Amino acid sequence: MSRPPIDTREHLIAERKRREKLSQSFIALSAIIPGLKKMDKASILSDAINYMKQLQERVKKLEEEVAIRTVESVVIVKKSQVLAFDDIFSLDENSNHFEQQLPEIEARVLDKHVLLRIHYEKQKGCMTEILREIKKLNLSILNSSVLSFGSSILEMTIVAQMDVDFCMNIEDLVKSLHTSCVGLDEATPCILIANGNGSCSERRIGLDF
Amino acid sequence: MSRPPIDTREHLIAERKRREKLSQSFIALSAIIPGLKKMDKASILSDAINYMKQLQERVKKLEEEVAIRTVESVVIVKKSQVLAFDDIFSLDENSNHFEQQLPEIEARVLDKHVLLRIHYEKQKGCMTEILREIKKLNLSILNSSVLSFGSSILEMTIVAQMDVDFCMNIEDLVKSLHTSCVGLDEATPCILIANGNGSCSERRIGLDF
DNA sequence: GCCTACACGTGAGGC
DNA sequence: TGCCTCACGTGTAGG
Repeated sequence: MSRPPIDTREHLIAERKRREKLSQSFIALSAIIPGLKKMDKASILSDAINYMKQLQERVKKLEEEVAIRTVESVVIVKKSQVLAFDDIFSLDENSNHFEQQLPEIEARVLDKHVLLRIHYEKQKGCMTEILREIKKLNLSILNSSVLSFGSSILEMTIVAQMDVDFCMNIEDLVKSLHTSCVGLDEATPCILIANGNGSCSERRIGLDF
Repeated sequence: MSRPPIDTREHLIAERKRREKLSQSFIALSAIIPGLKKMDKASILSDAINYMKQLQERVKKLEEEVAIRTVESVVIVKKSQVLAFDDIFSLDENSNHFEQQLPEIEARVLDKHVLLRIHYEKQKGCMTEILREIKKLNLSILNSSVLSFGSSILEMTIVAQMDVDFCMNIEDLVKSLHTSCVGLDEATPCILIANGNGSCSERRIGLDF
């Protein structure tokens, strides 16, 4: 009480600065809160609290989500990497559960065209068989290619046109081709996979997936 | 000026309450900020601002992460069965959400060889870009084919050999190629699928998958 | 002693 | 007008 006047004035100024700083902070805080209506200090604070809690929960959930998906995706990757080893195995030994896995056949349709992709083990007469089957199905081959992959696998790609009397659905098409490739083996299960491009596609999946 | 004394007193009390409320809010806010050292109002506010910004960025990053992984992960089999219907649909109508979904890239590894299959929309310079990218990745092309499917789609198949200094994993390989194809678009997620034949394979999935 | 941060009561302005 | 919010200057307690 009863301070020297000089002291009082400096105090006054200091307090002014402090208040100014606080006000600025309030403004800054309000600026990063979305959907803030009332700008009074009480609202800013309580909204900040609510929003911050929301953010915290969201982060928590997202982190869990990511953790889950990370595991999922790692699992997928791992499995195939594990398979890589398995692979070496089946190559080192005379591949036993190998033929079982192939062929892999994929078919897509676009207007009157069919794109066939056949991933199969090299085998005498297999290609002839496939081509004969395609012809039998009323498909005219427009273009084709066969690439060798590794020592025993062929990747065959065919673009064909459906003739007017072609009336098969994709699934049956794939099945037919499959039996042509497999020959004596029992029909191997296929699943339809998404191409995402408006066409359909069928893919055989190994059981150890 | 010169208010009735009753009014003044009520004002006084109201102001007290208001201050009390604000103080409580400050405390509540400070309570949910982790690692808060100084408890003065200025610090609470500025730390709240910083922390909130951090949270916002974290949420953003996590959301992106989740978005990617969502598409990346799983659900292959189930959804594809649903797609069988969807599929018929897109055959009846002229498939519209079409270009968005491409390219689709698949890579398989067998020993030192890579089988690449790129299903993409015809686009000027795209092929050059892909080949350049492949070369850049230390892959030597052994064999390749490009088939036209429909009016605007190309099916490119490449068998390449990994050079000695090739050290990329499949995922990154696919991603690299993808960005080459997509160009300006953001990277589109891929997933690794099981081939069951000892190789690994990565497949892009459409968003409506 | 100085510095910092706060709460207080009060006057003013907005709806 | 009443009610609410704010900024102000001041007193003061703790470091």
